[in-house]
Amino acid sequence: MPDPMSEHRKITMADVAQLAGVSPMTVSRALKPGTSVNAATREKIRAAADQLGYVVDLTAAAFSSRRSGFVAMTIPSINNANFADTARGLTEGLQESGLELMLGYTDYDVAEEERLVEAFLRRRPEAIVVTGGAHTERCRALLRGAAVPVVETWDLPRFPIDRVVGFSNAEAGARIARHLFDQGHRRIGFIGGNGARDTRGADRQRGFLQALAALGLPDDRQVTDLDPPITMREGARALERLLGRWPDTTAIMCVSDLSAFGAMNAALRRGLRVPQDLAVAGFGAYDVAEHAMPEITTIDAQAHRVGHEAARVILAALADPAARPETINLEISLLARASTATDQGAGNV
Amino acid sequence: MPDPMSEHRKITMADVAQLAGVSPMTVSRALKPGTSVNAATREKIRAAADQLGYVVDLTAAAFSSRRSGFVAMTIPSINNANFADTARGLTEGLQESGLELMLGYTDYDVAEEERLVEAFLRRRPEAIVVTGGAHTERCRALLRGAAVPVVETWDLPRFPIDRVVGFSNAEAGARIARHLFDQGHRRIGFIGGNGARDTRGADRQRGFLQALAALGLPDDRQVTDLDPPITMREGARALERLLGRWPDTTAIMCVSDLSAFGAMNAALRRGLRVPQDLAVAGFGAYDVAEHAMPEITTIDAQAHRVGHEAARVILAALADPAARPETINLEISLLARASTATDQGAGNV
DNA sequence: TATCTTATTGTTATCGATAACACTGGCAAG
DNA sequence: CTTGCCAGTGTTATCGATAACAATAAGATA
Repeated sequence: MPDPMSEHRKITMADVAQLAGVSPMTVSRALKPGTSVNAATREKIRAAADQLGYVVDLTAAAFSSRRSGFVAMTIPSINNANFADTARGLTEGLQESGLELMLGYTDYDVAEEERLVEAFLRRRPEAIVVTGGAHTERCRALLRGAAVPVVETWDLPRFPIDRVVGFSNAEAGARIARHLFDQGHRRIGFIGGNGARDTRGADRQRGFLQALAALGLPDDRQVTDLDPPITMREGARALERLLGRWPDTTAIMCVSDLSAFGAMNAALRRGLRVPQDLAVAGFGAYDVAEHAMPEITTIDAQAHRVGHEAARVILAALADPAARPETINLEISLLARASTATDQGAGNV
Repeated sequence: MPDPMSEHRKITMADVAQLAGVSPMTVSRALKPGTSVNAATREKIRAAADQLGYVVDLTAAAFSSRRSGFVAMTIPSINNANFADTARGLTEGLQESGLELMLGYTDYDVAEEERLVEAFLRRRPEAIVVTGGAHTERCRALLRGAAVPVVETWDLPRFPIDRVVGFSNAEAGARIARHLFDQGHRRIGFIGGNGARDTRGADRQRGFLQALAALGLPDDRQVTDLDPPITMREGARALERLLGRWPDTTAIMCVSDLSAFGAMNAALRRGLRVPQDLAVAGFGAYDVAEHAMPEITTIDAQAHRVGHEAARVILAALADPAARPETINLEISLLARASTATDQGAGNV
């Protein structure tokens, strides 16, 4: 046994217990909220812990209690306001319970997602949140076998793994298509990404094009071979290609507000007026869409609320593991703005 | 001992060992790269693990080996492209070493940072990365006492805790001030946030105003009582206030590109021309600055490289804990663009 | 051939906290 | 006065993997 007075030995609960004159078990209880310990004893233990600079070793606690105390979440891109909002909502929703959030990003790559999910599972999270409903077969198996609540978000998978908190991306696309139609447009294009990587974007595209077809409009005006994430730059380039091929296009939807912003500014630089010569719509209700000039029409998918609901679903699942898995279908809303307005007021030139 | 064939018992290394006909220790080695195990044995063990659906329990491994295998990082805001880039750079830099990144955000609040750092330390990270050099006293003590490498980033603290990877925010501000001066501006304003919360922004402001004073210009045109994070909306509102108070201002710097974008569009909506009536500069080299119309002059602080260097510094520190702590001072660069150009070409209206 | 390496595998003793259960004394109810 | 309950605390066993060391076999070297 090492010398208890040795300077280079890690401080453990036993040290605190000895100093406070109680058993290690009492220290364990005293440092955890919601346990029955005499107030005076608890204070004495707190003081002893502070004096020694003791910090609980959750590594040992997690091992011993078989509760890791965290929830894992994978998102496609760390640099995306929508997913960031969802992560924030999830963190907030978990706050009360003491669960922490561990975040990882997949770069819109299901293989990377599989790698990440496996790495997470090794750490025994108490629940796991993934983005979307498209995964590798092995990833699905891993999630199924994990024996913890799984929440798929931002989507409504046809065959959910477990819990779902999402909305219909297809409906989002369709909503924009009908809006552009209502504004009088008949030659409408779409800018988006490689559907194999961003299946949610592909769903919006599908919904959009099906709605166009249902309205009797051509649905072939697409530039959708870009690699996610579709940034402003991709949006700008795609617009050039789209107008090069179909110069008489009068309106476009972009897979997200970021690409919509890039496309809109590319159009403006070409000397086109928005919305008079070209109407532009996006998705996601990003800040940039609200502050752009003109303001960009978009769909609000309540990213923050997705996170909040996911937290609620997780806590419910942990409270009653036998409960039937919930599927939460959130409402989306169209934010019609100047970039697709027909009767232009003054102010935007 | 529970029935080894029981369905509801967790699968452990011992189960895999038994199935493969080896000792648990050999299983442990076989599932870890870079260990000496016979190729055939390793394959046999892999197969056994797959058959049982076994996933290593890092919770136990971390406890046993006293190596948690992850690096903790706190950033002020999850929804910020700059910090996201740094996090990405760090992840990439750590990839080879097998270390994972655990991310938390402080919401620009040192008290929250303290809480977060303490929560991280409980999990025994192998290194910890924080943003900036301003912390609560207790937070500094916690970091000092953690006995792991600490990297402060995005700043050059006067009294570093340990390692540093940053740049001079004051120099960034000064660089913009001199640029605006060179473009002929003499009545120059600043839009920023509450310095107590965003000390890096405050440093940029300080450098900016000191440079103005050094150039013999007035340095009182400021709107800096906003609460971080300073979004596009705050930028727009601040511009109204700034122009309300000092209507003859001809140029402004904003604490970040996001607020610069908001301010610029607010100016455009007022009917001002940018840059002819008002020049606008930001900070951070965000996408939106590059794609805005006109493009916004900014400072590139190499956010991604900050993360990369931090990873390098951490790996060096772990390889040789006795080494003298490094301080990496990264170069920043001015990206002069249309929003502050004096002789306007065609194209931007 | 004898000795020395080296690669591979096994054995034993932990790591630090907590679950589960046992125990104590004080107080309320009968 | 006795019983039962409960808050508060202690005791014991254990979670699953790995470090450290030991042992073995196969091949290399003198």
